[in-house]
Amino acid sequence: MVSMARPSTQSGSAAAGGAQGDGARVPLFGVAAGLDPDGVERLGKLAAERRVVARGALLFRQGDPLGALYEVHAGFFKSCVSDEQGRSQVTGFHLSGELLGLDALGSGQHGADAQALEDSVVCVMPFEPLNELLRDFASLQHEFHRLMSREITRDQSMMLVLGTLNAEGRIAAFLLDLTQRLQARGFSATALVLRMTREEIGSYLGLQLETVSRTFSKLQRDGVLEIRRNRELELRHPEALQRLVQGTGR
Amino acid sequence: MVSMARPSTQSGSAAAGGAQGDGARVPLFGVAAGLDPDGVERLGKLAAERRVVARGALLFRQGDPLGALYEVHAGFFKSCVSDEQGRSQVTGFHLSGELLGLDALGSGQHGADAQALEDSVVCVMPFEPLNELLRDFASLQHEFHRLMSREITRDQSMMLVLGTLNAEGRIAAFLLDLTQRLQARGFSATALVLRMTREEIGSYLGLQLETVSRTFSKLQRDGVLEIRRNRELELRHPEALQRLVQGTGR
DNA sequence: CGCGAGCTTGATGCCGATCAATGCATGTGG
DNA sequence: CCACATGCATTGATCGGCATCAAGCTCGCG
Repeated sequence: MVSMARPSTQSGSAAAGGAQGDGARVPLFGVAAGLDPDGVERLGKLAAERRVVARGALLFRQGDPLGALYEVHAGFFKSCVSDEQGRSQVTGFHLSGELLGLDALGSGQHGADAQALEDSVVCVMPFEPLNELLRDFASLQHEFHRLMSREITRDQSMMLVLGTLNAEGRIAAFLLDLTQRLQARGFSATALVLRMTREEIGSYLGLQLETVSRTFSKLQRDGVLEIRRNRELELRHPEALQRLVQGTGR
Repeated sequence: MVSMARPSTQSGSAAAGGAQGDGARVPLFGVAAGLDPDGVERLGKLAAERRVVARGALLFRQGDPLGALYEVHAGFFKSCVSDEQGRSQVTGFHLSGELLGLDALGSGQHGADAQALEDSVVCVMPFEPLNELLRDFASLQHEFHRLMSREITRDQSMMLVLGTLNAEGRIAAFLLDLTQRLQARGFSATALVLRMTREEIGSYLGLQLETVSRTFSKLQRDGVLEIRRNRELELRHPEALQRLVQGTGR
């Protein structure tokens, strides 16, 4: 039997209990594409460990040695890089089902902090056994490469956003990206709850928090957006947002 | 014996002849880390094909199906994504020794145009045989993952540049990045020849070409930089550039 | 219920986009 | 070898969007 119906908010359940015993739910990579029974079992074993991360706590820190990759099992994370004098920037938001830690493969240490923005659970995949598994199963290797590659294209489209769009366009692109990813996980395409502050959004988009706030207000005035209690958004006209992304030449 | 001494300009030789017969020079991934003789041979065979790309010509186009990965063997490339209405942005510059095409692994098609900015030669690595080789040799697999991961961290630090630095800081970061990469390949750390226009630099950095030009002029006035014949740069005070990257809070 | 973090809104100034000329190199044909 | 054409770069003037500074305001939480 498949798990319970999706809750109508995207927070999901933060409880870890039970999931582990469910042999059919292999969390790795979303799909365990065409694996033989032995492979499925090894994959299940590899990804068996869960870790609970409380709101505000760090899953790993910039500079930590790479020990494992993580899949967000429930909850919400941000990644954040900081330089020596304490300035820092949010480099990404990660919702449930997504992978964390890929950036560490190169140097062997994590390039960013990963902080939980709500109480979360991750699935821990120790690095070395994972590597062996990839070598033994071509389909997994493919899937893994696909995931890394997607991370690259995602970052590049973010560079494009930062390089070419004005404030409105950036906010629009941000909202569309977030809702698309939520929709891919079975949530509403038009309603969402922001788990991050205006400041974190601004940091991510290269804007000041005041500009984020003003832009939200303007979109609401224009009837494109509805905001309730600061964090609950409803997209009234996603096409209008799309037009902002397309149409703004900076 | 190691190959000839490096030429003093970073253009290198664009001639393909001869390299192929040289069994000791395995171009893949820079290093062929700890491979047994059989592996070295297969690697050499895989990467045997060369392709010449004339200045201005495209190695591949956005949307082309992924057939191979490429290593820049000599020359200089830019990657460039464009949307439907013809707006486009430069997403990267690639100099000799670097890999091209990693972004295509995810979707199976290239996400950007790759255009030669000078007459160039690439080494072609057909995708499927490469995959098999990665599976058979753990050290190659590691190296490959390291390369993809580095691409991710590179893009993320670019996001940081675009998100937090003003024009001067962006130009400084751009110049330092370029010279570092050139230095890693044996060229001078302080002298370089730009192979791209001000407009392409601007596109890459999210600036207008006029701003790029003004910033170059200012850096020259400040004695940080010397410019000869538009494209030949000399960094007089790299530390000053470093300070611009560190010190500019936007 | 009251405190404080986070959000909104206003006023002001600066950086960089934009528009517009002019200058300088490279290459081409006479 | 010079004259011109053409693309690229520089420099100036102006203007607007967003950062910055500065109050209030709201909501969630203890």
